[in-house]
Amino acid sequence: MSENTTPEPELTDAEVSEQKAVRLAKRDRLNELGLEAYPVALPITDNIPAVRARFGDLEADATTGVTVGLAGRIVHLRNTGKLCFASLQSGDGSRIQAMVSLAEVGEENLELWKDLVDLGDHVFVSGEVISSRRGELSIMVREWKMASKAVLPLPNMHNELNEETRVRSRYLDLIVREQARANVFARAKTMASLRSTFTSLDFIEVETPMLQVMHGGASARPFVTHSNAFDMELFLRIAPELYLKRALVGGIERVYEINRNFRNEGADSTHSPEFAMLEAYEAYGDYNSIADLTQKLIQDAALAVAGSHVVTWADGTEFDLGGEWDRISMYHSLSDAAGVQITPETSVADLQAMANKEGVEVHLANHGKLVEELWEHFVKDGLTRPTFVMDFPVETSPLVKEHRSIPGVVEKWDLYVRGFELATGYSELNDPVIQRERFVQQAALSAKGDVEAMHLDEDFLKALEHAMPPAGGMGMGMDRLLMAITGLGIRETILFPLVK
RNA sequence: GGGCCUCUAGCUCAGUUGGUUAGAGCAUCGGACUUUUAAUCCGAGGGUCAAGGGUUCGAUCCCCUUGGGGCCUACCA
Repeated sequence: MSENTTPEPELTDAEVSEQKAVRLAKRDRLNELGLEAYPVALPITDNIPAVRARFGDLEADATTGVTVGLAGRIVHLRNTGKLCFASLQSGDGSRIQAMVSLAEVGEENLELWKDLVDLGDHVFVSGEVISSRRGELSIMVREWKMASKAVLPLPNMHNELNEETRVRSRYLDLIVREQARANVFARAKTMASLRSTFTSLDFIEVETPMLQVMHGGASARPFVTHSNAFDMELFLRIAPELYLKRALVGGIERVYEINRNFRNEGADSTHSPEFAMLEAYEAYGDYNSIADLTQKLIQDAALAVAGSHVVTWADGTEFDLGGEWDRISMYHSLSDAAGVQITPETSVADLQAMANKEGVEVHLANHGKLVEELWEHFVKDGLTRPTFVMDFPVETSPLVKEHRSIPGVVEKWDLYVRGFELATGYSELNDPVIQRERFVQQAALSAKGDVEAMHLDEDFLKALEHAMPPAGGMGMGMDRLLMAITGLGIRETILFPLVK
């Protein structure tokens, strides 16, 4: 530390809460007595879930003759005169009771336990595995050591933390709320399941740049940063798409990436500025084959997390992700719901009139944006089952191949689950000449003030000019996938969401 | 971005139509207790009522500004 650094202001008693001061004093006392407050190693022989699994069905008031040494965080303390009880919790939420009795540990050790051990501490105990008179699986402690002293108190275990504290201090949330731990495991299981499904189908996982010279692959506002080494503006990626397509050109024919995207846009219950995204591309596939793949990925993940295609959401509703999912046409479903025939030939004026009548506002309206907004207005909320909405207008989809038989439409689907867009899939555009035209059209939108329009990416076009195989491609929000399987809000699916 | 609501003890929350000393449960401190399960019983301490400014004899309460959070709304996954 340098001489002219402003010294840390010393905390006076008034600035440390009473509870923290008391615990700091206990920490000091442990060290003074030569009982380390933060020992480097402990003679651990077992863990709580393993002991529970082995002795969980012990009768009340039984002994085993088996001695174990294990550690856990104290989540309840019941000190009586000569026999103290503590509930130790392990990382998976399982608990075991420790009993500290005068007869077993002696007067001095019992007093030290009562004086120095607080709720929230990690402690090590060793002793015989027994069952209390009430039948609680317990360790009759012969020896105990502090494993790590908590100098701040645990929040009380009997009220839920408010949402702000949960998100800001997720570690506390994880300690006191079973569901918070379950969410972490659900996410990990989902990720493992996706990778396992991909591996079984010979897909290769790659990592592509997050810092990009030119952002592309989606319509969104980027975060901008600066490289000192190159003295240039760089963008945090909004999508990996254009790099994964370069991989396709290079012959990596079944490729996927699971990683973070960054979009400088609104944050709410279904949007976070950084979010995990899966993108997958399959050479010689199309939007139908990639829809099959998407359905399988999600159904496998549901099976891994919930043990069934029927998942139960946080609010108790059951939702069936099983079976073959509906595939409906955007134009047909819109026409049916609106009671008017709407086709790729319907004029902007007619669509605009309908939007005005319905009170649907469309920014920088063109045929495609109007159709999509009207579709959301008329059809979206009526979808109760997982549904692929197929065949989008060409204007809003600059990276998609034109439909094989319907003019004015592209081979794109959006997958709707639980009222939100969970994934999107394409028959990928691989004609470099048409791709260049689409970029030029986007550039024109950009010039008109559409901040989300894509930019012309010469380097990507050059890759396409070397011929990308025909391919189906798909993108899916990982946080949303968790939301679809668990029914949680996005801030619950992300372990540490961005907070100000 | 716009609108509405909110911030009180370590945690979760009451409350004050503006008036002496701001409350509860858990937690903490002292005492009792060898089978507790949010242990129980007796006693005690703990607050810049988000921050700053204003109105007032007097503000935690009313007004303004700033900050944090939530809900609705618009845009994006």
